[in-house]
Amino acid sequence: MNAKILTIGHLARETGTKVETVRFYEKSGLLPAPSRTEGNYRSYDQAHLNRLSFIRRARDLGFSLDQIRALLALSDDRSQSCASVDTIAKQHREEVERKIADLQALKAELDRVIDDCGCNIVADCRIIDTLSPRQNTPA
Amino acid sequence: MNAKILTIGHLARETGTKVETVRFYEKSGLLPAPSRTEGNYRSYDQAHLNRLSFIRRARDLGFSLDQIRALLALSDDRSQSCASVDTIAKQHREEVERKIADLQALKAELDRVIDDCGCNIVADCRIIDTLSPRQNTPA
DNA sequence: GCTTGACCCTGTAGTGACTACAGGCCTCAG
DNA sequence: CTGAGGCCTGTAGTCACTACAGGGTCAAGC
Repeated sequence: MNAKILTIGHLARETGTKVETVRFYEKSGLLPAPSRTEGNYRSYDQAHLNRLSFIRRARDLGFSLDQIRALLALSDDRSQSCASVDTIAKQHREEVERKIADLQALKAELDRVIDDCGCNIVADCRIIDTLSPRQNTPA
Repeated sequence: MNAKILTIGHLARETGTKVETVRFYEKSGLLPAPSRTEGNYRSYDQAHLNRLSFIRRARDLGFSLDQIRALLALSDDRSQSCASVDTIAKQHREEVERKIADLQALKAELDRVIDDCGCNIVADCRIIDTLSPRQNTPA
């Protein structure tokens, strides 16, 4: 039961992907085009399932499709140095760290703004005030 | 010096926006269309600068353009109840909190994956292994 | 055998928030 | 008066999908 054949719908369900997204990955060159049945249906095997799982996990970890393309190329040539993989992952971690810092600053700002706002009408609203410059009478 | 007239380039520079983005905001109905000079140049005033600053700050705080549209409508009618403003801000804070949690989990995962990888070739690479399912021989 | 409904096919267009470009006009310093 | 830089419009590209239109295929039930 290794050569089990999968339709696009099965593949999608097993990997938590939408059918359209699977086709999109194929068109984007991330997933190799599978063979077709007589009725022109895509017919996938275990290797496709593995590769799609890889893509989905990497996406869950926030890698871009370009980064995944690179990771896939590297993982296809298993004799290559691992340094490039490490570089991609570390770059990505830095991005994630930056985003976390930004969002924490943002949350602090929102906390401040929301706590301050004990008002009833917009004229007194700290949230609007915080976002506004000196005064706020546009046009 | 209140009625100082600004070109789109000045407006953009003062708010850290690209010229194209200013025009995009106008097309999207966020920034009112300014009057024009004889040569058909957009001619902005302080009110436009204020409104654009508002938009940019709200964007920096991660509000979507739709949310900003709502905030602007509210801030234009300063007699309205502040509750709607508060609701938008609180909704947004929840989203931010969710994003931070997600990213922290993601970073933990990346930390784990990257620390494990003390290898030399891709065949032994933990990063690739983590992303791969059982085996990884696509097509 | 025929119908029904779920599934599959292709191709195109839409999302959000810009960004980039092509092809041309305006302005102003030198 | 010329050239550079800024402005104009309109369209198309980005990312990672998602949605749809308009059709073909397949398996089950009657």
